[in-house]
Amino acid sequence: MINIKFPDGAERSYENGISPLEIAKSISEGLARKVIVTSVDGVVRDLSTPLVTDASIKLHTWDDAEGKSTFWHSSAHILAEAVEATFPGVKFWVGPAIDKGFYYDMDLGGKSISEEELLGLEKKMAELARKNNVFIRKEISKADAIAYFEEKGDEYKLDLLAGLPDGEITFYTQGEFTDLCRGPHIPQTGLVKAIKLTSIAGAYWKGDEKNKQLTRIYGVSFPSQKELDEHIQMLEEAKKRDHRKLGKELGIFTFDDDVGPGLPLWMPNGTIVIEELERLAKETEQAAGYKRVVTPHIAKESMYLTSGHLPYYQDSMYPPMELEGVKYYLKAMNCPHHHKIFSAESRSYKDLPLRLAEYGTCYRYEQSGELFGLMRVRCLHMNDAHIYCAKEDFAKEFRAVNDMYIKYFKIFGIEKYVMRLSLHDPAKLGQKYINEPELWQETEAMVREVLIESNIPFVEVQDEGAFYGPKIDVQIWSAIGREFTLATNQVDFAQGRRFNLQYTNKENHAETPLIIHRAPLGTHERFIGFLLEHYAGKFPLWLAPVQVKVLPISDKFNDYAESVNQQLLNAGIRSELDDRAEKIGKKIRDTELMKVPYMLIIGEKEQTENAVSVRRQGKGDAGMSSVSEILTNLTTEIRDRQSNS
RNA sequence: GCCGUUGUAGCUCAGUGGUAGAGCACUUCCUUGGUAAGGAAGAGGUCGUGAGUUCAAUUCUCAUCAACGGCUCCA
Repeated sequence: MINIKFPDGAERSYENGISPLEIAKSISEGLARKVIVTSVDGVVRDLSTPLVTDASIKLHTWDDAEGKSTFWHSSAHILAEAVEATFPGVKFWVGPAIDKGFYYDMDLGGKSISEEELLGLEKKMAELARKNNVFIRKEISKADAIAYFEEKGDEYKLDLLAGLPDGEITFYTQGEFTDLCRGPHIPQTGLVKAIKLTSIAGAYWKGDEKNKQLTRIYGVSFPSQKELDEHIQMLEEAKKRDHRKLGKELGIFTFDDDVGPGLPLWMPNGTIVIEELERLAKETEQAAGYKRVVTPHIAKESMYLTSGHLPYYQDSMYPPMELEGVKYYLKAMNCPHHHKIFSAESRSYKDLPLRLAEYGTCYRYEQSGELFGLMRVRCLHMNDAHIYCAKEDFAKEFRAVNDMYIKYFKIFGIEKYVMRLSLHDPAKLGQKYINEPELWQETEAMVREVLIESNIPFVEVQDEGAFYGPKIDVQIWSAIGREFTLATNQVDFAQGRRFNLQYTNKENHAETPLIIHRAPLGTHERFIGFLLEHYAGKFPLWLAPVQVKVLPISDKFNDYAESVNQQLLNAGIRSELDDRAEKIGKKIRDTELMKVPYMLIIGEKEQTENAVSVRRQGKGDAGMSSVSEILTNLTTEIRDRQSNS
């Protein structure tokens, strides 16, 4: 007999060799039907794994992350089975579960799959799932595994095998399909009741653009049709929030073929959001002891050679223009210009920390396929600043920057993000990263310590640092689930020396400052793209392009409405009058669709009482209010940058 | 940049080997209506661009540009 411990602390004894599936059955038939996979002492295993020692187990259903990922991974195997049945001779690479489904990478020998064929595969998968084939696990020697795939002529699996130690190799077979796989899997294919193959794409083998491109099929699957329907519904909701759609509907930005890809034109409504964000940044930075500067959009090649950016960055800079034998580049970053301002005057320790801020315009020649609405563009306005400080002040300054982030995020109600400590990769010193192993370790430790001290949750990621130092990135997700860095806070121990930046310390010696690069509001482009999705287009009052719409019920009240509108304008409120000869219902509808926060409706009653009827966007009638009262309320809400309640 | 898909009016989209249509938006007129669409008339497109096939191309073929879904990359 063995003792099995459950997550709730309960313990039961079972016969030696019992499987977790049988345990599930012993608890209830319902559970046995729902259970997908199990954890044994924290390791995810097949339900058929015999248990031969005392263990803690957790039975995972669809509701657990482990359940979902196993379910999707098994779905990927079913996809492969369908593909192999449809396109004999196909070779497979890997087919993992991902966040929202699964994919399988394959080499179809140059054949491309059409939409109809994708639908055909989906049908075939459903058919295979209905067969309810069991996933059979088999341990196999490396030699036998190699022989199997040599026979099949599958160089991809052979490549995979080359990296695996003998004795840990397993095959999984369901129906006619056998795959090299570590597992675990669902017990049988019949659990998969609903399948949607979502898209088909190219993907480089091993993620390296120098390698051959494989065909990747994405899909998602569910234990019931109802859940698939809900999933599709959710995707449609997400599309409504897409900043590209909202940006067009709300007149925020546009693109034009003659201007160029990745070069957004900010329309009047978008420009208001930009200006409000800049106002917030100016106020915040002024209070935090920053000084504002303005720098040109271009500079000579020599500066980027000095900074060291050119070799790392040239591919993503617009090509240089040459004048009288001198090359000029459009700036892709503001740092070197700011460094030149630092070195324009002799600096003493008394001048430090020196914090130079600029909403800097940068141009980056991103690859055409990388462009994505406002989130990835070629012309960007960065909420940039560089802090030059002595090493002993570093922690304090770095922490102050983090505090500024938190302050901003609170204003915008940003909660769904991940702080990522981005480190270097020692293997890439001298290539992707400045070759200063000790400085890397030292600064990485400093940053980590600041994060821990400030109690900020974060994840550490290798090989994501800037070339001149480690950084903290704030990661967010777009409506359609793509990940972006919203803001960044970087340490730079390299450029100070490259630019020969110096200050005189207390002992009258020259010293090189550490530099902090920071952009808590990222760029206008990405930040506003993010905010559009975050608010679903419903900006809080202080950010809303049009804050108030004055809606007279008929022409008879136009004069009074005009005077109300003028009083709002005089108070600095962005108000507009809708004096069209339309019915009030129509005016309200149009204003609701434009997501204007406040509507002031004016008819006979309001005119007589020198009042307005207030309607909040999305919330309906909020009753009458005197003009002076609504003026005070609006002004306060704007001044305090209140969020939507 | 690579793989795949798409490209018709300001927007959302029908449609066809014989030089184009709807709804919304726009203009004018009628309507003066109390919390999400009042009515009528009108204007608006060389069907992304260039070449080819054809008696004839918006429709078929190729190239190119752009957007979209991914890969790579990134604020």
